[in-house]
Amino acid sequence: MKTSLPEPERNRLKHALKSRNLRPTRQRTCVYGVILEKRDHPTADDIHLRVREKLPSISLATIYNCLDTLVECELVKQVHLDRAPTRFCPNRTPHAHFHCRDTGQVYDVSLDDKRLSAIEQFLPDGFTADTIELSFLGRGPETITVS
Amino acid sequence: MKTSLPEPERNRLKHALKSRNLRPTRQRTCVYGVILEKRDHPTADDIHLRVREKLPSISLATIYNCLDTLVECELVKQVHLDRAPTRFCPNRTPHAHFHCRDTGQVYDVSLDDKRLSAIEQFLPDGFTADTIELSFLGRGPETITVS
DNA sequence: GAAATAAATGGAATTATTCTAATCTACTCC
DNA sequence: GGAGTAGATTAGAATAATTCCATTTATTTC
Ligand SMILES: [Mn+2]
Ligand SMILES: [Mn+2]
Ligand SMILES: [Zn+2]
Ligand SMILES: [Zn+2]
Repeated sequence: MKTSLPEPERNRLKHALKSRNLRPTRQRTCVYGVILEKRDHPTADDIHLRVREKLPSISLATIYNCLDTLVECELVKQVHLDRAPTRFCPNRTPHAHFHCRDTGQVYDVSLDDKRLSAIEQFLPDGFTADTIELSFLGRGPETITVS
Repeated sequence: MKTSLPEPERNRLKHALKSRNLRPTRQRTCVYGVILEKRDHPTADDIHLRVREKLPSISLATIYNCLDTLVECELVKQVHLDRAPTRFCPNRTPHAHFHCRDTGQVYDVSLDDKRLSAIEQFLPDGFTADTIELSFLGRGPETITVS
């Protein structure tokens, strides 16, 4: 059983935290490791269950604290879909989300610069956005339709 | 003190409900009236406070029930921003939302067919979306920056 | 290596939403 | 036109999601 967080990501975490005077605690490292391990857009509660296998006494409040720190460090993004609990995503490239009605799965949809700037054009004069959230709700290709 | 819901909207509500075998109750009519009256993307709680002035004993659960019915009838849309409570919007034309970091205000950003279909192009083959949510977080024009 | 300071943690509290049992309504049948 | 009944509506109670803040732990300063 090795240190679950690979070296490059461990360094990225360390530097991002250091630049903000924050510490790479066991809790933060483990939460980040779990998010990178299975990129299925888990909720805080999902992450709690997974982290508990390594740190059995960690609380859900600490999971939220760690996640908020990772978001602050721009290592993790929040995904807000419907009235469901917030999900978390380690994909740092600009992207949208597709939520499948049938399976509940959440997919990343990549947004290159051309797409991003097309969206920015939608804003009226005087408005500037630093964050764009785009999400789709529908049906994915894996869905088997029974007649 | 007149009937707060104008005739065309009252009819739209009545027909949308009837086609689903639902009734235009006092609670539903009043919730819809309140949402149309001040289009500031209120939360369920905001709406509760406003409706209580007309129906003092209505519960927050009923507000949620009414809102869910109105969403079902496609008279109202839900808006999901950050980890904040869901907001509700009676603008039935396709549109995105802009959320101002400074004032907290939420603005509608119109999406014509050209913009909508541009966004739909982002989806990989095999994916079909029936709902698209697009939101911006940033600063609006009314913000006064103090040096 | 204490004291002072800053950061991190997690139990308790709050808030947002949903559940479900009780109530109400409109229709059917006498 | 009054039961009876199925379905719809309501709202109090329960649950689930998130945040607060007192305590603990780590780092820095002297
Ligand atoms: Mn939300
Ligand atoms: Mn919530
Ligand atoms: Zn993602
Ligand atoms: Zn709107």
